[in-house]
Amino acid sequence: MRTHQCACLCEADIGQDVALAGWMNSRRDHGGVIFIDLRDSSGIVQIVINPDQSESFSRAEQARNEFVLRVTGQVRLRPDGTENPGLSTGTIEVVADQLTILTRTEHLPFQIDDEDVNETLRLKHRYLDLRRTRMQRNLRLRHSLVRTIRHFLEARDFTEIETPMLTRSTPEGARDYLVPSRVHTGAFYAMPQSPQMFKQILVISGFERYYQIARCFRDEDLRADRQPEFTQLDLEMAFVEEADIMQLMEALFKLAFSELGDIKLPDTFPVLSYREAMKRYGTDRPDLRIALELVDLTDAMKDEEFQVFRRAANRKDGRVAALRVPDGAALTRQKIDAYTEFVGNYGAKGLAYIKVNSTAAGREGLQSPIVKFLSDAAIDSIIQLSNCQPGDIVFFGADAASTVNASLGALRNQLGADLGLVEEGWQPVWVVDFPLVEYDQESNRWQALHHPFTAPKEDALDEIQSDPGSVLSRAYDLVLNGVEIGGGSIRNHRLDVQRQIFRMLGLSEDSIDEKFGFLLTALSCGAPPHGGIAFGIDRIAALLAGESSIRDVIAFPKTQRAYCPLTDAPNAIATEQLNELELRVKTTASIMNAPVSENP
RNA sequence: GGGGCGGUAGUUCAGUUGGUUUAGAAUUCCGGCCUGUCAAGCCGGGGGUCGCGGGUUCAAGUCCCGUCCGUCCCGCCA
Repeated sequence: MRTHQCACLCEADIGQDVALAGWMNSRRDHGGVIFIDLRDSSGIVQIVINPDQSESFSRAEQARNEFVLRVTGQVRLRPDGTENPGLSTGTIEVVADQLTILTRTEHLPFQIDDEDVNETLRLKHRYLDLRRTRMQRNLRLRHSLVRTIRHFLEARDFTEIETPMLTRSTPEGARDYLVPSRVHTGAFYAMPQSPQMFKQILVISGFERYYQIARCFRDEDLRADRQPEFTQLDLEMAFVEEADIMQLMEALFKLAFSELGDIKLPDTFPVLSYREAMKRYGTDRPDLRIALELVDLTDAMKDEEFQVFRRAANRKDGRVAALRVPDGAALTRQKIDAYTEFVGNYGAKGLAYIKVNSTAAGREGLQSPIVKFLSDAAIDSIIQLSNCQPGDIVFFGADAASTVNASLGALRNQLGADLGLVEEGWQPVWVVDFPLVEYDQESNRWQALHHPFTAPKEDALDEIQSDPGSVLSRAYDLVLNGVEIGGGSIRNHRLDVQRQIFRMLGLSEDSIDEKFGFLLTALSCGAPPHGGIAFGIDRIAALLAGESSIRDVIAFPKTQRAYCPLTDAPNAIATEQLNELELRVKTTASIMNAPVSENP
């Protein structure tokens, strides 16, 4: 079929007879001579067809973009002055002596060199979309990432082991994707949200170093960085502590980013406690490229007369905080209003601000609707603690700490983007010392922050029953440029501790044994101390590719309604299939909620 | 479940306070010319359920209501 790939030809091949095959990227028909850019997976080379090859010439006249062609001819140097420096093969061309059309195209739904095509259309005709340079590059980059990871772990004696895709539904965590069992009528498998329990059992089984590039499934609403099925690097190790895993993963990321993006990550990644991250950035996944930080004013505002601040400062779960933006006084009223609306998305009831004209003149130097409500002492505190300078603006949040953190944390990111305060580069950070559990008002019980197998700090065992909220866990998250790319923990290898935690989470003895009995029994048979971590391959690939959505590093992703425009999944199924499973679809659900498979 | 933005030739878009022609442009497509282009160029032609359904109006791509789809975000995601 072919002797060479298009872009593998170079000046050393001049004079050679070659055979090429590929897609017609573009055609320039001068009447007397036709140029064709022929594309294969290696790239593009220019074909020249002269009228003396009359049959091939007339076929070339018919050819259209994305026709599949085979060309034989000779490689030659391009005539002086006709080189194309924009092409890697721009100094040569192939003079065709025969051109055949292997496949014609019907009307193309879109041009593949069109950068801005409706995404649903791209997904519906993904075979065309994936031909584009950008998508070819993204998927090859993703492949290289996985290859690098495998190499790295193989060299360190990890064993890749597959775990079941049909497993059991667990009560904690995300909504499961369910698969009905035919053999066990009325019972369901669940698709794994992660291989968590299996990997612990593998380590208990004596595979001291396990890993897997694992597909995971969560039936929750989608985001730019969340798909219903996604890929994790999942790993687990016996006889380790936090530092062992963190150091190994730092080595892996330093290698991968240097190999794949020529990016040098810091020798040692900084570490932040959860508490400090929330205090300074309002989030447990701070983007350290943005120099802005929250300043806590809760203590300073406890006795303040200004109700909004005083009430928030004195409530048990309250917080008053400030976000100073250097040179932000130039923000217009209109923009401030837009930011007020923005923080409203996160539950903030308003967005107080002070524009700083001078710091020496006390209240006279400040310009703000709230200054008149503030005492001199409060104004001094604000100036001192925020360290504001003339020309700055200081934003305030005063509410439940969770609201203040969410709104000012999001505002910090938004201002960073809007004002160009995001530094170039790559800033990883470990976040550690998470609370083991948090209280869920809705279900009226404690819930694991990571998952219920996470070990508590060793010195906190006594508080698990007495004061669960104060217990810290042995969990760690890795955050890169504000993206949570992975997380893990040291696990409970002691049966009694694990039982105690289940109990604290409100599970009855019966329910513990029914749902987690197999794991507890395994723990009772000689479980080594162990821990692990999991990384979002899609998110890491998107970061490396410079894409803002993981859909652009997934070959066949779903839309925000979890729909696949290519295959029209999910779809209604035949009554016979339902009968075989002894299932019946509620009439209100059947047709009404089936996805509409019409063109966008 | 909630909020923002969007949906007009195959594609990407424009379309003003509701009314100038038959809803435009570029590109794709079709035909013609053209021997050094590389987004080739020049001439001509075809191509529209203005997402869908109601409503207001003498008149709706434009205003109102509903709905569907896409996207970003909140909730949700142990």
